[in-house]
Amino acid sequence: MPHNHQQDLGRAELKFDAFKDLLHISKEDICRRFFLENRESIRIKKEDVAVRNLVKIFDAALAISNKKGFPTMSMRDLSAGTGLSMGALYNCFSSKDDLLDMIQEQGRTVVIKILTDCTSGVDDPRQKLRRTVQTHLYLSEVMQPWFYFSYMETKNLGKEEHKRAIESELATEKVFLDIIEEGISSGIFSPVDAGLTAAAIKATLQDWYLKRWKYERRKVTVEDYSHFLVDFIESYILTEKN
Amino acid sequence: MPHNHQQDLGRAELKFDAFKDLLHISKEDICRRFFLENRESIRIKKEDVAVRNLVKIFDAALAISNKKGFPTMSMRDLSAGTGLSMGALYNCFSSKDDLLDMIQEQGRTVVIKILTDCTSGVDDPRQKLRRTVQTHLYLSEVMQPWFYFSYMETKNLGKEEHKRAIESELATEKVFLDIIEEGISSGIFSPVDAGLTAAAIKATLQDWYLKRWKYERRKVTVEDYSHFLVDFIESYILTEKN
DNA sequence: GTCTATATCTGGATAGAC
DNA sequence: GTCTATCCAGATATAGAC
Repeated sequence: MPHNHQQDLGRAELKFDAFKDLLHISKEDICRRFFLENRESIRIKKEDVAVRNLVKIFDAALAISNKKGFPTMSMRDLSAGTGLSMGALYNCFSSKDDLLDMIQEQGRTVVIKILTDCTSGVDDPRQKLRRTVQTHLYLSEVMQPWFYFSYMETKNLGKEEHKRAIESELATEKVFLDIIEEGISSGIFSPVDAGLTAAAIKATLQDWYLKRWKYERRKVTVEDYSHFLVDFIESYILTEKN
Repeated sequence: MPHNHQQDLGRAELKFDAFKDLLHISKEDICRRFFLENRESIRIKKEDVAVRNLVKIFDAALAISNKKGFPTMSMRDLSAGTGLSMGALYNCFSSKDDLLDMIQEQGRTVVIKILTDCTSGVDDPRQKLRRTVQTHLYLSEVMQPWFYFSYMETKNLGKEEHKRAIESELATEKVFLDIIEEGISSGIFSPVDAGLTAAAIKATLQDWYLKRWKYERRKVTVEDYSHFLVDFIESYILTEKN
């Protein structure tokens, strides 16, 4: 029986370790759900086989692409990385471009769901903001390869998928925008430019998964960064403006 | 007689239009200087010809790469984009990878010079910070294609150039780090985590040239963004911490 | 379902005429 | 210095045996 992780995440206390464990085991679940929803474009019929291969493929594709870039990754690279032959690979997707779309799709659905669910039951805008920042950071920590990939490979997408990627970017930004506007109109936040503020928040969140080497080298943990960011943002939106 | 733009920029009032005009005319100068310093790796001997071609090549390479990515840009694309034949192209560089390095090199030298020169004669850390933020934004506005390119194509560089790119990234971050630390130790800034703060500043600066479509669509000007950013940052470092 | 072998194509780089 | 024509390495995708 499939377990609803999103709800747990919503209620969880947002310690990173708990968050991490919860999501990590569900990697196969994600692929399973993906398989069930995309049966038509996958030649393999046995669920277990398909899921096993998909997990390998997504993992390897992200790892290799994030080092060399998706266009530079050859199917032979992927074959070596997964341990699957070319033929086996092409049973899971119909073309390299198709694979690209699959990767995008697969992550996007997870992200927006978790990000909107995480504030269910929270009313205070300040709490909402904190929790959303934290959840975004934790999520991008767990799914770092996907976040990085998604950011860097947008330009390689086809027209249709490219549009979707942009919409997705704006959608997560809008989550912050809404919280900020709510906070302003209820008088809890100062009357800042909500659009620019949301953009700035997004930019700093992105830095966490894009420049991970930097933070790793400096031994900054997600929790460190999370606390810092909340302070940084709150200093601005809680300070009275003239 | 070559004109020293850096000094002018140092003294200028930092209105964007003035900044822009000053730098725009010097695009050829940059290529000329580049040619003179890299004569050995360029087969063309006549200065004028070389400069004319280099300008075309850099412009087209950046434009095409920023749309499709450098690895996806074929030399035939570049040939079409510049109006030069394959043979003519290969007279200006010895390989596609060489071209990549040339582009990196060309921009890097400009950036670090301008960024360090812009605060000459300024003592107050707060002023310094403002001016550096502003200069960085203006510069990345004028050289947006290069900044974008440099960010997105880092992973395609060879080992040596990759190292340089990272050093360069850290170098500009260090400019902010130094200012912040100076401000803290002189008691003007609050005792914030200077490293994380510098990183956050960098992240928001990068957003300006990486997500330009977003700000363009919302009709945010560089000056708008600059003012917002300075406010945002100062709220944090000027607020007393407990 | 998975493998190997291969058809087909594309892209970087060069040779040699002008 | 620049052009065209061409070579060849390496990539995607498939066919057909197991």
